[in-house]
Amino acid sequence: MPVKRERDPLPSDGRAAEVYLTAAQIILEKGYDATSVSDIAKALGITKAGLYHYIHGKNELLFNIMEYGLDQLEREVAQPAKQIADAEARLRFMITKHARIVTRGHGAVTILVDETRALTPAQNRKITRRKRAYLDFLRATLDELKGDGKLHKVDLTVASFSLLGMINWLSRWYRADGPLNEQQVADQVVNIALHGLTRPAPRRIRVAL
Amino acid sequence: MPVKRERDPLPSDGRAAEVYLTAAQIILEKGYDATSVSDIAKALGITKAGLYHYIHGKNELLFNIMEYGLDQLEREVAQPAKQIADAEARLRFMITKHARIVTRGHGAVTILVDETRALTPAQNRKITRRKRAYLDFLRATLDELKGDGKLHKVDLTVASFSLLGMINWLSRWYRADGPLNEQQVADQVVNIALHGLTRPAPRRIRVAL
DNA sequence: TATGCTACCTACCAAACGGTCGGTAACAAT
DNA sequence: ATTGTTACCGACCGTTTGGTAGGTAGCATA
Repeated sequence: MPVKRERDPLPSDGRAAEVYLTAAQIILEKGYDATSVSDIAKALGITKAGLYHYIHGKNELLFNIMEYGLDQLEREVAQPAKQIADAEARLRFMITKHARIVTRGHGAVTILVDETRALTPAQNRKITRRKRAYLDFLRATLDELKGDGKLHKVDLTVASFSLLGMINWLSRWYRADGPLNEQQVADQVVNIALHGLTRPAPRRIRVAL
Repeated sequence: MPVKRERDPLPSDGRAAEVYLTAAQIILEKGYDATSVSDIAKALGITKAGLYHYIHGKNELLFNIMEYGLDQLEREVAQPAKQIADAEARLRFMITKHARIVTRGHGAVTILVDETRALTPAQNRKITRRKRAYLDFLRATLDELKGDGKLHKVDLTVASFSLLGMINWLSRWYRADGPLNEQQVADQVVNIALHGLTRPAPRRIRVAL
């Protein structure tokens, strides 16, 4: 008797993994609604009925890809970040790592932010809850910085979402064959996020003699 | 004999305007692919065939809405900005104004950034060209600031897109019934963009006596 | 009264969609 | 030799889709 599982984790190898990876790539390119189940099947060289051997519905396929994206975010960004004691260093790490996942372009994380509307309400709740947890962690780091007096007077909500906006937007424009590599772009984003675009006017130091 | 026109500008009043406005709102909520022509017709209280009296196809409807979004951006942001001589003031104006159009949430500008995949190649080229012109103008302003020595050492491409990312992302999270009004959010974004999140460590001024 | 235009409607169509059914070839274990 | 499982396939189904053909009621102009 099979154990009832919360959800099927995406298999990391074998044919099933190939199915999910291919699906993620096509959905990333064409969008969820514009991608038919047959499109995915065709890309795999099988028929639609054959594909249904691996998936339990188009919706669940999307949901699983999104869960995988969140897994990735937690595994590669949030969890390692929790080991970093210094808040500023932690923030730098998170931005860099998150940005690189986006520019790496394997799809799951981008689909995660782009296609929320296609989920059922129940699926949406789960995904939203996990996304909020990630956001809260980011915000907590900013709050810690604030406590250290290292932050400008900024609203934490606006700050958190602005960070995510910069990072997530990378998927819309960054191309790996452009002039900057992933690390360079990530570094630039860190700089802009932390120090902004303009530099303060040089302080005029007047010393009364 | 009717004059052959480049494109039909969106009418600003009358029933036709109502049609386009309603369509934009629904597409904004549900996404282009998930919105059927009947959905739009239903919202207008007419049948699909009746709606086709006003539009010439689902694609052209989307295209027209996007053109309207670009018109809006040029009319309310780019053109007034060109009257501002000081580059820093111009940048502030552009960010503020653009952000407020997004938070105002009437749809066209957001659809513009969200649904590019649904266009035909020919439509896509036109829209992309106009978007690039806007981007180039933004970048030119940054370049001017750079010449004045008012900019950190940042890559202009990354900087421009990071700005757009922060601004466009607003549509994903900003709610008018939240704690901050549109102007406050716009100001916050300006601050983060120009000065960043962290403030420089206080300079220790040592004066040799 | 006739003509023409606007603003729709009912009824329909071919295509595409997500999904299912009953099969089958290949291989492994008993 | 039988049984079970995996990995598919061809054919089909009901529904929805974007889009069209042809009509009509109401109003304006001549």
